[in-house]
Amino acid sequence: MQSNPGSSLTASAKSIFRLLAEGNPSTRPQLGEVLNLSRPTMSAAMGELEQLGLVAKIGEVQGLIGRKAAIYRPGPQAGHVIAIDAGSTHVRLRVSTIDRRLLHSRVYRLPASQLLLGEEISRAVADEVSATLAETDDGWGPLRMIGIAVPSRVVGPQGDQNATRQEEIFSRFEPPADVPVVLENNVNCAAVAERSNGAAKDAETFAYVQIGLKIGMGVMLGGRLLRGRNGAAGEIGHLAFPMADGSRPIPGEIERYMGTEAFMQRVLATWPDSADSQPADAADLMARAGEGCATALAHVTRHAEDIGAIVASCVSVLDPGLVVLGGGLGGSSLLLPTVSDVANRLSYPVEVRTSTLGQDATVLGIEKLTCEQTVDLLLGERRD
Amino acid sequence: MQSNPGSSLTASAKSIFRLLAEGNPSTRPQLGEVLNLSRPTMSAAMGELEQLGLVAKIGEVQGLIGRKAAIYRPGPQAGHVIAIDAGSTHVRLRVSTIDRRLLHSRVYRLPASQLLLGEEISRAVADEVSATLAETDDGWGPLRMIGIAVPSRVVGPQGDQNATRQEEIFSRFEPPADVPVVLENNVNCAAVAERSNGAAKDAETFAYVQIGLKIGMGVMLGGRLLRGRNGAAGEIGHLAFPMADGSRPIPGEIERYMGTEAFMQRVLATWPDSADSQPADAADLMARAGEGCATALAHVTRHAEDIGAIVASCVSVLDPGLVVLGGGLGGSSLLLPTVSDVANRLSYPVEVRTSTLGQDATVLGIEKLTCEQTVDLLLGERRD
DNA sequence: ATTTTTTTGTTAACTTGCCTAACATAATAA
DNA sequence: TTATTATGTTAGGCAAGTTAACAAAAAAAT
Repeated sequence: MQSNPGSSLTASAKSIFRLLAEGNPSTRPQLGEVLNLSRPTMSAAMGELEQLGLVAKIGEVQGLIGRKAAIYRPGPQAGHVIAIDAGSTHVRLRVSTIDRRLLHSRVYRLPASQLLLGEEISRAVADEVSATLAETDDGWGPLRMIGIAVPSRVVGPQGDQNATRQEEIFSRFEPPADVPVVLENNVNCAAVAERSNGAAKDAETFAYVQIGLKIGMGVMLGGRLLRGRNGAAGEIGHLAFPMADGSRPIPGEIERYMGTEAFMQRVLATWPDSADSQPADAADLMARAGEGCATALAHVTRHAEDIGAIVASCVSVLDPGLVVLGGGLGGSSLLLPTVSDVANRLSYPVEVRTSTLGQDATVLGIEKLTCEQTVDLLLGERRD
Repeated sequence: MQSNPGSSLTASAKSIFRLLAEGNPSTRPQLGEVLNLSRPTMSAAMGELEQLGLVAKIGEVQGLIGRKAAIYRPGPQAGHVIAIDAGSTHVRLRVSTIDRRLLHSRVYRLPASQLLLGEEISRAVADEVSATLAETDDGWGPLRMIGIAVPSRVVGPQGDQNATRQEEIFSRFEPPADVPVVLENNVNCAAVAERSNGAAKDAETFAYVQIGLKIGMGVMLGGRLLRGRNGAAGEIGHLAFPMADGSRPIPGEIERYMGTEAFMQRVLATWPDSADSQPADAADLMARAGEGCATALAHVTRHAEDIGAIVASCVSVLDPGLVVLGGGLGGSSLLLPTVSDVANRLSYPVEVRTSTLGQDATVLGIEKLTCEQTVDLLLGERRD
């Protein structure tokens, strides 16, 4: 099977397929209206697409009056993709059609939390993919692509290959022959998901800032991810810090300082003996702050100020207009007002929102990216 | 005169015009080769363009053998533009064709240095434009556009209009009726010039960091300026600073701290009595450092470390792969090694270069942008 | 129940914008 | 003077869209 059956389609057929791949089944008149195509052109284009099995008629709809209109969506030959969030604690996998109808999903909890991308994660991915392939249904059509979200920088051919662990994903996992694999950084994936399913649905341009064990940022500009020469765009764990008159920055120090571990150390170091027992972890601290514990709230607010300062630095460089906060700590709505106030006071007008997605954010993001890549591949219009 | 005489051209004619507008007169075979157009198509397209006066034959060239080839460049109806750098000390003006042949230029030194964009600058612009219009030659063709580089944020219709002074440019200057005016921030213009005439000639993506009285950055991503929602992208004068455990950032503090004035205050505060007399200004300090004065060099190096830290923060967000240093202080090659070392140590691989352009950078940049806009307008393909 | 109106889809004929093939033109090389 | 080669034009064809007219299928009006 050639991997781009639609590479010889007319431009109008390609644009129709692209629109249907976005996920909304549509009638011919709707498609023609949106794409400014005449009815004869629609006729010819749908003929091409149906011939190849790239679209299929799934029903008819009756308007107030007049003839019924046929409804289409991507057909069986459009195939399916496997999207995998190869995370440090779980491997999440989704199988879906290119218009993002879920066909199958599975979650595997790693026996031990992995600090770095390595063989443990690779083996888990291999196992989950095997299990998925065993359950593949003929009705899904061909497997077009596998997308994997990894907790490391992902660099293209022109970047600095040395300091990334991206190839570790293949140490125990060998993808099926002839199935292209795309890798993407997990924070970038979460940003994509915020745009397609979450808090940034209406935004073409925004930054997604993740605060948890580590810190990171995904940058979306005009609907496209900013990756950078070395896949390091948004690696705000390397913002210069400390940065003040008389001090010199230390590489990666802000990631350590802002990370959950160092934050909780600071909290515990000044936790009053007289008050309640010390909080067990960051989640406990957030819970107590939410319940009105003044000491906890003060610490959370102080942390929110620091996050606000980081957001301000990002806004000063990018001016995205919108920042979405996510991650273990960042996702809490307790932080939002302070982060917003500090960021707006220090830099330029920016709306700050809290992520609305749960732990599926990353896998949804890589799914979206993989579907987009697959459409490009099918149409012979590779763009990255 | 309608403002887009080429809006009904064929796609091939438009692409030919775009290529000629880049500045290199070319023969038909050259154009056809680059654009993959057949000779009959070239014939038809050149016919369209010559009819409208958008291109003109300027000669013929003889190869080793065979018939002569005709050479073309944009014609009289392509017209000309006025580009103005409305700076704080000088107003620089260039009149050029859209393929950037210089037709006229003038420089006006303001009676007093202006800290902010205001009536003084506006009046100077008005005067210089008047003088230019008086000298306009018929052979220049129609005036298509006026571009002005201003020392303020420039926001589009959807941004925050309040905190910018961009409209001040029109307080005393009324542009001729029917001539569109484009505004652009002066640092962004310098970045554009680095790409078209300077140190970033080979780069699609880079950041231009200006260090002088103030600090600022222009960001070029994939050949396009990053402007941001409020025109504040690259406003690194609002990076969070000071930023350290136990301190809280102050808005705009890093611009004050890094600016020439505060820098020289720090230098003078610790200048040893025993040594040479105190340096008169920043230029004097740089000169002494260049001549081997250890005290001066130590101060310059310390400042370079601070610049390196700022560059590192920008690299952490953008990962541009290339940073060009410019501005009163940044333009010195003394800074380069330290800035590069610090930035690479703190963040990700980045090449650092020093600007190769002098004081004309900004006016060259706005000229380039204005020519691009004019081509878009002429072809009816407005894109910003 | 039949006719009218409205929407959807197809067929026919035309237009645009490119192409290739063949020919005409203008130069150097033999 | 003839051969060769690069440039430019003419003739004819094709792909991908268009508009205009017609056919089909539904509800609405008579």
